[in-house]
Amino acid sequence: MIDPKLLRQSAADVAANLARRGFEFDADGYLALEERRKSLQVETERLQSERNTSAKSIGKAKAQGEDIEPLLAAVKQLGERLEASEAALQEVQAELRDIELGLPNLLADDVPAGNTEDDNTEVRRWGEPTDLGFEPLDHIQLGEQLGQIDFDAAARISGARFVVMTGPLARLQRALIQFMLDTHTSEHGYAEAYVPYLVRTQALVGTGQLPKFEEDQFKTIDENPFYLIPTAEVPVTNLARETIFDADALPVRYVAHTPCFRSEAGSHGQDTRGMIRQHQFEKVELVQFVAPDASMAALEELTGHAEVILQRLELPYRVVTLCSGDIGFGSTKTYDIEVWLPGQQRYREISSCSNCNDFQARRMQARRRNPETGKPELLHTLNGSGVAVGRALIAIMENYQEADGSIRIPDALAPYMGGLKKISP
RNA sequence: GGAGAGAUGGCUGAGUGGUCGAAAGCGCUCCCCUGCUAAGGGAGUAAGGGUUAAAAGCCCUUCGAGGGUUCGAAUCCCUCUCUCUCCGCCA
Repeated sequence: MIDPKLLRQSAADVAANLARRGFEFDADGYLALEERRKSLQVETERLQSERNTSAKSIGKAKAQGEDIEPLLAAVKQLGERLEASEAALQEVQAELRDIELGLPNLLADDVPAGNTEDDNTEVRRWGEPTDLGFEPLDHIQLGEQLGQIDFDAAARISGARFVVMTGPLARLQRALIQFMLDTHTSEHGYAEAYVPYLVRTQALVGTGQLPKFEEDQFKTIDENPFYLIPTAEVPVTNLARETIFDADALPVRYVAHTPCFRSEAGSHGQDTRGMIRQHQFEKVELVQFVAPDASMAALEELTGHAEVILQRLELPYRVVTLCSGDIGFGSTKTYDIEVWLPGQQRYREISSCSNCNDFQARRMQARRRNPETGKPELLHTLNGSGVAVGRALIAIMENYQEADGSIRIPDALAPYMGGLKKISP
């Protein structure tokens, strides 16, 4: 959520910033509504004050044994006026809140202009696109040749966009998870977190998936429904919900492995084959809570933490800054890490690292105590994949394939594979 | 699933219709005192919001959440959520 005070005072500036995303913010409409809120709130609070004063004097009079009948008569119609005023105020406030919850985050100044992913700007590359010396297969062919990926079986159980893996390949996914968690906890200062995979509405509102992206979520049928988490970002970031961190407690860093569930509404026809885009996939997620002035530096750091994983796995990648039209709803600045996939002969997203500054923190009242003022203030939240496990698995399969269709195990994963050097049919 | 108890500020915990945003203790901050340490004395110490250019001040809201009764609710009623105890079941 954008600071309502800023919306009031600089609605036009906000509109201009959001326009860079291609988002249209009706500043005049908002300000008109805001004017109504102001007069209604002032009036409502005046009436409340009046009620409180008279209630107190009635109490006092009664205690002294005086006749309270005339006092009661005097406040008789106050209740009705107050009730009407409160109801009107509530309605306007709900309307304002709906608008505010629907506004994406303000963009950082250095976010490049653009409309699609083609306009993202490359920041750096690591490694060279793998030259295998033969015609590479993609992970689908490789997996089926190995007999360790079975999309048909998955379809019989659950339909499209699911996968079944067996044998060493299934173990390789587990090895990746372990490797990533170990690296981030032992080298990058993250605490491992185990969190719920089913969450309440408020948690998703906190991180920004709701109310706007309801159709992307899986949800239980219940009058008080659970949502399946689309990313560990949701439960982990909500660890800061309604808390005030001591000044010296930050930064707080969490890493969590969870499955992620996405309905993929609106992505029909995209990546339908293979396990690039699934309803269920594994991800290791990095989350940080930092002081407001520290978040941009933390974004660089966190992105670097994700990069280390790819470097250790010796997977070629590049880092791009997402342009104004491609960046996510809650982010003020995002780096994507794209890994080279020989089967597709191109870079594909394997991690997305975002600085959400106070956007999520405001939605969930995540604060820290300012050491100078002693007062609570919103902290900043960041998240990034460290990294997407399924896609890392694909990247290893395709980059480490041999001419005979077997797959070498990267050295970094050797300790997790029980001595296995290569996966063969 | 059944029965019962409970949810109050950073923590413990009092408060069962009126001057209670809330006793007391702990913790924390500042000051005084004491040669160090320990002890002692005093003051302060919730959050959110509105008004304001901003601050001060003033006002509103909040005692798990939502609704209700009342001139007035932490306190009474209803619903929900969560926690604890016992029984049952269970990985």
